[in-house]
Parts: sequence; C-alpha cells; structure tokens
Amino acid sequence: MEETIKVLVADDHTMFVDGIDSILKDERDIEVVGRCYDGPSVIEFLKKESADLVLLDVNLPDMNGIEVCKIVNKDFSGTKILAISMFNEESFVTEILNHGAEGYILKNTGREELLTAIRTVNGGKTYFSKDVTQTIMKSLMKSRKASNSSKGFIPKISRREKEVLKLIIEEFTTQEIAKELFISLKTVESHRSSLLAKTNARNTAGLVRITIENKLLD
Amino acid sequence: MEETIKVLVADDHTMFVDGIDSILKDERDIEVVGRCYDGPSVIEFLKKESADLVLLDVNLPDMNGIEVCKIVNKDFSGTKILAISMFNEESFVTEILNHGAEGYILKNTGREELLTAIRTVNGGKTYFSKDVTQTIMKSLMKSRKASNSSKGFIPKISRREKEVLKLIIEEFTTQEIAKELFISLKTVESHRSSLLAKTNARNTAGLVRITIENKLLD
DNA sequence: ATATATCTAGGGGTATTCCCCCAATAAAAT
DNA sequence: ATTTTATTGGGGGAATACCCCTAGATATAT
Repeated sequence: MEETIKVLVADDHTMFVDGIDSILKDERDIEVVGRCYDGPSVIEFLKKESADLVLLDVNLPDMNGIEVCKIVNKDFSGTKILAISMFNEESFVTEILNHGAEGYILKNTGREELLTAIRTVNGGKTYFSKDVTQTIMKSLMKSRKASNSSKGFIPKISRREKEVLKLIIEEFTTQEIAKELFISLKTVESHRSSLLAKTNARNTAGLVRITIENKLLD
Repeated sequence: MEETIKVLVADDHTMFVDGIDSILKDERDIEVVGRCYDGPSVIEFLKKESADLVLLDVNLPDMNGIEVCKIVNKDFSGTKILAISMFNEESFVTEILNHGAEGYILKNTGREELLTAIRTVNGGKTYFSKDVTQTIMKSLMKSRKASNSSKGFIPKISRREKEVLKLIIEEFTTQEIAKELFISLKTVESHRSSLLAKTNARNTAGLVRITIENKLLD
C-alpha cells in the first residue's frame, strides 16, 4: 500500500494556489499539507512539519526560489523540490536545477502532467516539461557555441570603460567625459575605440543598443 | 431566480485555467462554458456560442489581450470583460481599461475576491483589485504631471522618421540610410534633426537610448 | 616571470554628425 | 479653409566621432 505524498505549495499567487489545491484534493495519493506565499514561510513550515515535496514557484517575493531551494536541499534533504514557473527562461531553469531541484514544469502544463510530475519526482526521478527540456538543450548548445565560435560573445568591459560607457549613454560628448573623469580627450577616445572593438559595434548608435540589449552596465 | 453566469476563461496557462475551473465549478450561479488558450480562439468561440463574461488574461500569445478586448467590445457587446494578469503594470491596466474592460484583477487575488469580481462585473459594475486601484491613481497623477510639465513626453514619430530611426539603431550611417531609402543625404539629415528635436536628445547616443527605453519602434 | 590587459596620452587625418539657414510639395489636422 | 506637420532637398560650417599609428606605466593573470 502506498503512502500519501505530502505536498507543500509555495506560490505568491493565491488564485494559483487555490487552483492547484482544487486539482490535488481529488487525488487519493496526494495531500496538500500546507501553502506558503513567500520564501521564508517555506523554511518556517519545514522546521515544524514535514513534507515529501515542495511545489515551488521560482519567482517568489522576499526570498528567491533559488535561495529556498538551496536551504531546503541542505537542511531538509528528505524533501524533494518540483520547481514551477510562468517562464521558460533559460536562466531560471539552469540555475534552479543546479541548486537541487528535481523537476521543472511550467504553469501552462495541464492537470494530468502536474500529477505525473509530482508522482515522478516523489519516486526519486526527475521530471521536466517538454518545453523545458528544449530550453535545457538550447542552453547546452549555446554554451558549446560560446566557447567555440565568437559570435554574440562580448568580452569583459573594464571598470574605466564602463565609466566612459555610462557617460556616453547619458549623452556626454568625448570632451565632457574627459572633464568629468579628469583625463585627456585622447584617453577617452582610446576607451571609446576599445568599447567599439569589444562590442563589435560600428558606431555609437550600435554601442548604445548593444549595451542596453546585453545589459553591460549592470 | 437568478440565471447562471456563463464564463469563458482565456489564459494560455493550462494549469491556471484548471485552477479557475475548480474554483468556479463549486458555484451554482457560475458556469464555465469554455476555455481558450489564445486570442483568436476567444473570437472564434464567441462567434458560435455566447458568454456573459470573459475572464481574459492580458498577456496572451498570438493576439494581445487588448486586441481581443477591442474586438469583443465591438462585435459582442453583450459580453463583459474581466481582465486578469500577473502584473500590476500601469501600461497594461490603463490600456485595457481604455479598450472596454469592465474589471481588472491580479492573479494573486484569492478565491473569494475572484467570485466577487465576476458577480460584480456581470452585474454591470466595474471591479478592480485594491492594488490595481492604487496603480490607476498613480497613473492619473502622472498624466496630470505629464500634461503640465513637459518631461518624459515624446511627440509622435512619423512613419519615415521611424524608418530612419530603425536604420540608425542598426548602425547605418546617414549615407547608407540615404541609399537604403533612395533619398538624399540631406533629407536623412533633416529626419535625424527632427528625431533629435522630438526626443529631446543631444546626440545619437541619447536618441538610441531614449528609443529603446520608450519602445518608440513598436 | 612573462604574457596579457588596462589606463594613460599623443599626432594627424577622414568620416560623420550636428547646427544654422532656407524652401517647395503634399498630406493631415483644426 | 487655413494651419500645421511630413517629406523632400540644398549650402555651408563647426563640432564630434572614428581611424590609423605609437607608447609608457601599471596592473592582472597564467
């Protein structure tokens, strides 16, 4: 005889949690033992009661899903994690899987797939939505490409170059930048030249676009 | 005796639709008559069957929630729209309300509020989540500010100017743009000058930044 | 330790942008 | 109907950006 799978639902969208609740309550082998609306609550809950599996939203307020994942894996190793998210974002997927999540499904997966995912992960295996699998594949391809070909790859921009770049985007001219940073006009020109080379831009317009698109100033 | 409210649920996240389904099926006065996972399906559905209310996700694939809203209001005036979204984004809220939605709730609202919202909107009134009301207030404050001070306001950019702007951002020089568009170099300069004036930019760098930040090419 | 990258700065020149002035035609808004 | 905006184009000039070259001092990584 199988035991019931004790599930903790962690998502800040009440309506969503309600929905999952409604879906799971019809299943005899699954029991929702708690619901949390932010990261810290998950940890608090697990300190008091046990759960076999956490249905964990990647994008939680207060504490990131990835942070929660880390802690759960370290302190509550008996509890599995099934990540769940709106977004099939490469960064989310790879990061949370690297921090101990056993599965990743999207919020646009149906009732049946949700149940399959819960039972699979609880059984000690991993489960990914079809779309997520593709994303993971893409990610692997990319990391291979990035190391081979040099397209789309932007070398590290130095501290000083960043300062110059920031001022360029704020519409400073080369002269103004030189005064602002107390360096020669020629030095600023040199930095600009390096920036164009590194970003593979043909001119300032491209430099600004590439900077914003690739968030080079973060 | 009251009739049942016929609700059509339109959201691309299956799991979410399942959840709403589960919530609504317990209510005697509400009946879910259909579910759609993209914009065009909503229109198709309404052509065949009727619905009193559409629970419409603002961010739908294929066709934007706002587009759907427009069409429903024009062609199916008997059908009310209750917009629903993950995001309490000012732009989403104001836009869809300007196109005929009778209510706007967030996905983090609870079961009870969802039911209240549906019944309120069906009754011919409007309903907004508390958070959304605040956003609307903010928006009103802003538009007042914007009409007084001239900051952040960008005049409409013409068709030809957009073409030029697009090429600027793609790193074309004035000469190249002239060849591409089969016009004189002087004409392109004239357009560039207008673009700088309209965006209040000092140079190309600022023009590109402002264009991207304000999504002027959409 | 030796190589690589960074920050600094110059000379000299070309290309490009930006500014002022102007103006005709066509379309769109009031 | 009249005004405003869009689109087109020009002359001329100042400011800025971009390119080539070199090069020393310093820091960082292998």
